[in-house]
Amino acid sequence: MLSSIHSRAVTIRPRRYQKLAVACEADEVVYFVRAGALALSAGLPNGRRQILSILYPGDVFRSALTPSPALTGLSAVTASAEVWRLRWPTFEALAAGDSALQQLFDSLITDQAARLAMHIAIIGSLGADERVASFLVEIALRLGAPVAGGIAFEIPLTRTDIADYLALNADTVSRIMSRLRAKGVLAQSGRSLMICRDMKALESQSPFSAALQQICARARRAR
Amino acid sequence: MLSSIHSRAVTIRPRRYQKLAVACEADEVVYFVRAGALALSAGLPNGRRQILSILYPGDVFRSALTPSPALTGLSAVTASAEVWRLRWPTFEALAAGDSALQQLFDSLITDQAARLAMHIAIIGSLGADERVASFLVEIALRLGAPVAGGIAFEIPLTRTDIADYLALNADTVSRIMSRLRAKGVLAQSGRSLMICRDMKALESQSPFSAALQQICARARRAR
DNA sequence: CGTTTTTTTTGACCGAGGTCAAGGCCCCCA
DNA sequence: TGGGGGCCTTGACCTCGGTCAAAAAAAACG
Repeated sequence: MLSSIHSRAVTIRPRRYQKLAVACEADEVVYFVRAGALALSAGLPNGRRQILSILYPGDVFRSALTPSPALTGLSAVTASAEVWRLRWPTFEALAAGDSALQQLFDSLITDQAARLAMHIAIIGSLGADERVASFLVEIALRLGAPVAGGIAFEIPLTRTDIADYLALNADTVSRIMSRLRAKGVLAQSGRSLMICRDMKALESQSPFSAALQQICARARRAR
Repeated sequence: MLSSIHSRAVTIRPRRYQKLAVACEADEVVYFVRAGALALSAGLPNGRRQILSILYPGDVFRSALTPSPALTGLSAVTASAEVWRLRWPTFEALAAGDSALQQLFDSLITDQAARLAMHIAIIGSLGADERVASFLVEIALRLGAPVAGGIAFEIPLTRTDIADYLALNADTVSRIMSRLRAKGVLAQSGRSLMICRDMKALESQSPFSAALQQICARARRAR
C-alpha cells in the first residue's frame, strides 16, 4: 500500500523550519510523514506563534485541517525530515481503488483530530509543570526506547518550540525541566537527548498520561 | 439526504447538561446536531473542566474524535436541543450507497478538525480580552441576526461554560464583558441576549476574526 | 582546537488573570 | 406576584508564569 503511494508522490526532505506548501495550484495537498517531525503552527501579527500539532513518522496531513492558509504553516522541526507529497485528486484516485488505504487514511485523520482535542485539554486545563510532564510523556511514548536505567528519547524540538507547543515561554520550560533534573526524574546529555529515570513519577505529574497512552496505542494499531 | 439519515436515526432531545453516550455496545456512534448546541468537554480529577468544541446545528460528531471516552463527554449546553443518533455501522452502510453523503460527512469532519486547530490557536496565543472577543465573533457569525443598530444573538452558554471553553474563569469573562458593555460595543438584555452595536470594533479585538469567518463560511457551504 | 554563534539556564522583578467573598440581578415556579 | 435559588457582577488580594537581562553551556565552523 505504501509503495503505491510512494510511486505517485513527490519525496521532500525539508531542513529545519523549512515551510511546506499547503496548497498546490488550488489543489488540496496530502503529506505522509516518513521521518523526522513536522509542526503545524499558527502565527500572529505580533510575532507570537502557536504550534497546533506535531506530526511524527506515520502521520498524515491534509490541508483541509488547516483553519486558514494565511495564518497557519507546516514546517519541519527536526534538523532533517522526509515527507511524501501528493495532490488531493491524485490521492483520491488511489484511495478509490483501495478500500484498505481509504480506511487507513480515515483513521489517521480522526486520530489527528483526537490529538488536537487532547492538546486543547492540555493547554486549557493544566498548569505549566503538568503541561511539560504531558509533553515528555507524549515524546517518550512516540520516540522512547528502553535503556539501562530508564527510557531514552531525543526531543526533536528546541525549548522555544516546546514552549510554543505548550503555550508557555522558553524560560519557563527550561526552569521546569531543570527542576525535573534536580528531582532525578530526568537525566540529560547534550541538548536534546534525555533519559527518563522514573517514568512512573513523570506519568503521575500528567493528569492525562492514560489518555496519551490510549491515543498513541491507537496510532500504532492503525499504522 | 437528510431524510434518509433521519429515518434510520434515533432522535434525542437532551436537556441542559444531559450527557450523550459516545459509544453504544462497543460500536462507535455518530450524532447529527439539529437544534441547540452541544459541548465536547474533558473533565479533570480535580474538578476542572475544559470544553474542547462547541457543536452547532448542522455539525456532526463521531466518537473517534474523542481522545478517551473516560475523560471526555458530550452534552447539551442549551436548555434544550435535538440530535439524531446512529450507530457507526448503520451510518457506514448508508454512506456506502450515497457518495454525496460521504463527501458531506468528510467535509464536516475535517471542518471539525480545523475548528479544533483554531481553538488551540485562540487559547494558546491570545490574552483574555482577545479570547472573549473571538468567542463573541464566533457566536455572532453562527447565530447572529442583523437588527436595527447591530447584530443580535443569544449566547447559548452560561458564563462558566464560556470560561471553560476559553480556558479562563467565569469572573474574568464577566469582567471583560462588562468592559465591552461600558465601551458601548455590546448591549445586553437579560442574561443571554446580546446585541453587538459595533461589529468592527469587536472584530478588531480578535486577531483571528478573518480566520473565523473563513471557517464559518466553509461550514455554511458544506451544509 | 579555539572562536563565534546560538541555545539554554538562572535570577530578579512584574503583571495578567485566578481566587475568594459579598452582594445584586434574573428566572422559575408556586 | 413574590419568594427562592442559581447566575452574574464586582472588588481586594495573591499567585503563577511572563519578561528582561546576563551568564553559561552546546553546537557550528573554520
